[in-house]
Amino acid sequence: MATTTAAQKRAQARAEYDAFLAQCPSRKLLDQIANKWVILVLAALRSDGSHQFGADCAGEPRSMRYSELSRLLAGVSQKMLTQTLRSLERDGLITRTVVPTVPVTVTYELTDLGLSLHQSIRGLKAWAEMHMDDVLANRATYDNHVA
Amino acid sequence: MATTTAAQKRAQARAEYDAFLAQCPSRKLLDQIANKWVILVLAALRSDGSHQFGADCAGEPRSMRYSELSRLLAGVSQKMLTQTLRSLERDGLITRTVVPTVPVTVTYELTDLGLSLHQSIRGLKAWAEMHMDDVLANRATYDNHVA
DNA sequence: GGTAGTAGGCACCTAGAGGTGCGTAACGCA
DNA sequence: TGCGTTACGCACCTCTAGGTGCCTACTACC
Repeated sequence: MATTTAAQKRAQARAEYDAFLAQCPSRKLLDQIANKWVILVLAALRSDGSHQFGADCAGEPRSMRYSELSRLLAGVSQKMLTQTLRSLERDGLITRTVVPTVPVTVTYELTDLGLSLHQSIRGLKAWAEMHMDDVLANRATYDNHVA
Repeated sequence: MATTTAAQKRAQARAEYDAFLAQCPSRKLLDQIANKWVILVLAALRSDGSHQFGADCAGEPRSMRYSELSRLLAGVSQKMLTQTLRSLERDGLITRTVVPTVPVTVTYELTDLGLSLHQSIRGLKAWAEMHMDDVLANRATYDNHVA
């Protein structure tokens, strides 16, 4: 049939939209920071070593060793830490430095780019700390109303 | 043995850290906006109907119908659109209004809370548009160097 | 000699996000 | 009479992010 059905047109539009999304810079960034550990690593590298995710404001950028990060982000598996660090290094957000001591020592450090990203993310963090209580309250009343 | 091994201590720390993460407001927010369609819906409800994800700056908040959203976000499945809208409604970020016309009409609209969140997110978007080229360049040279 | 640390690589496995497809009930349109 | 629309619900299926466990060499401590 020469007449394109509505369904066909929709499929077409969907394909185009997916392609658009795939090369959208905002989407790419989002995919990256949505990874469970990227933000934690960023925050850790910027922190003073405190365990609090929320306490990353005071310290200045700091270089950290692999094992140090592993202890600080106590929940991370070795695999995921390595993977996350590699990914961040690839994107130029952190630098990796190998020091050939007796047991090799590797330190990671935020680049300026990584630092600026972290600044932007802190905007979101601020929103979360200000409004998340409201959100949770809404969620509770909604659930109550339904149940 | 009464002596807790290092491995046990690590497991303990991991459990605590996971518990901490689970109730961290920033993390909760992140989990929400990491969902593939939430930000798109937010942007759509704020936009003037343009197809460009990046062109959501001009318009003012606007109410939209289910089918309208479905067409605008051409890639979304009906299931995911419904799910996303429910989730946003639950969190008080959008409102759902049912108009009992002949085929029921449902409109969605941003709340002030949703609007403020979108503002914060636009900070990230700005970063992406400014720096994503650098990131991609870094990525390319990194891949080149390795391969 | 047994246990711990340093910085990972490799392979397997699971849980959950997200996609596909089908059905609804009432109506319009050709 | 048969397809299209409106706004979903439900069941099944896939794909992959992330977790777990086991391996490396070399060293240091007890």
